[in-house]
Amino acid sequence: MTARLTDPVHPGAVLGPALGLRERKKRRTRDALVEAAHQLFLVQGYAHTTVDEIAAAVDVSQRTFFRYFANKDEVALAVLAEAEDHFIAHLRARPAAETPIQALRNAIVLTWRELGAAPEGGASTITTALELIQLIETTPTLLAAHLRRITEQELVVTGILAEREGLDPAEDLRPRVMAAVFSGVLRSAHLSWSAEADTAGTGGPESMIQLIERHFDQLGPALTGRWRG
Amino acid sequence: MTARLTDPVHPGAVLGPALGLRERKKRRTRDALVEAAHQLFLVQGYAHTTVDEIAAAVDVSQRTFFRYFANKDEVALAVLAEAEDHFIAHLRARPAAETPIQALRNAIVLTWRELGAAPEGGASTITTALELIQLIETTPTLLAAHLRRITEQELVVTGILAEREGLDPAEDLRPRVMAAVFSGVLRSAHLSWSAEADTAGTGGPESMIQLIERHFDQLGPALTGRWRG
DNA sequence: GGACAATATGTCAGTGCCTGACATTCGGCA
DNA sequence: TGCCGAATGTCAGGCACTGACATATTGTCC
Repeated sequence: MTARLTDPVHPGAVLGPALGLRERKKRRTRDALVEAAHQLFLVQGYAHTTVDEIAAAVDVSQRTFFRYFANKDEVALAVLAEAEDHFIAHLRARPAAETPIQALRNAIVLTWRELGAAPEGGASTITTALELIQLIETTPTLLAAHLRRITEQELVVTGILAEREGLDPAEDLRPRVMAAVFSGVLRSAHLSWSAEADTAGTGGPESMIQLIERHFDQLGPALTGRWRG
Repeated sequence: MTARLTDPVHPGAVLGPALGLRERKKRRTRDALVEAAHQLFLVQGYAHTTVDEIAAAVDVSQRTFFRYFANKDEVALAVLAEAEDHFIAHLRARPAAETPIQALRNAIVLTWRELGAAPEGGASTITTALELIQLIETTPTLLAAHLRRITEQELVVTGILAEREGLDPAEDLRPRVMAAVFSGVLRSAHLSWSAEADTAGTGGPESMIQLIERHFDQLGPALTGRWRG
């Protein structure tokens, strides 16, 4: 993350001949750690995988692992962290004509579609992301870490919404509330997907998108008056 | 805001002459651990307080501490856990005539009022609870653990809402969505209160209730169309 | 190509959270 | 009083994580 003056300023992934050997090597070991950790977690479970194992799989010392990731959680959530960055970028790019809730909804759907169509590494990103969500929902420690990340993203989203609408988030509560509601709905969809994928197959990205949209559609009805009759 | 003073007596907590010496002793050490931990956390911070210190303050072994609490988080969140139980009880007691969102709102307000008027131990519960929220919001580890607890409560709330309205939560998404939205709004209020209490004084229970209600009031406006103009 | 500076990595020692196993003490009850 | 079971203490150990210091590798300037 330490950007040097000679580095090209790229926000996202730089597939770079511009990068020096040192930077490329770092990226490779980092990716290898994420990949190895992901595999081990899926096979053995998160709790039964030690950091030493992950480090050994990539042939680095434990100390090096902790120079790349602050803790065991971080390496597990690394893939989702990237997706979150993409979501933020999509949200910022939404036209001002959309209402806040439309912008959020479109941004998240776009993010998932993008994941489904990105054959970056050997394994498609979408598979990794979906497996990861499943892992998170079934691992208390990971779930806790993930939820904390989400609240950090909420602050970012609040800021973006406030800026879009020209509001001061300290005065007007709507951006905060909207961000919180959005997170809640999204995670509810994740939970549904996770439970569903538990019985049937994974279902792919489209089923996730469908689920998200169904949950969004229930937002109005859920808040409006009585439910029965 | 229908103030029902028909408060049900403690659901599980029997303050009892009926309890034997053994049970009373256990409760006392448990309470002492919670109290000692709370004080130490407030003075030294959560991270800089070891379990050994907490155990030593109550004059028990570290091993005994871990027989009362699964981990360091749990002792910190113990006070809030009780409050959550009260909230669930209040929610279950809400009349069927109320809409789901009204029931949730009334239940949480009642819970806070109850906290404000409960002089159980030496220190009032409300002070402890508010200090705790402040501590949680400023301690990443605690925040993560707290958020995980909240998601567990969401499942309970989902069940209660579904039962109230005679719905199957597997088919109708509204209970889930409503529970998620409620959690989001509530935590948003907590965050606001925490930031606010950082600058000014604590403000007491009424300020928290006010904040919660203001956030609820913004729920409709936030979801409805455009915000400006 | 060689020397130097910067940076990445390895090694080591140590702390703190948490757990299982086993011994010891204490409360409940005949 | 004496027994049984529950609570507690003690001990050993694993694992996550960190600071300090030594070593190796890379970029750069000559």
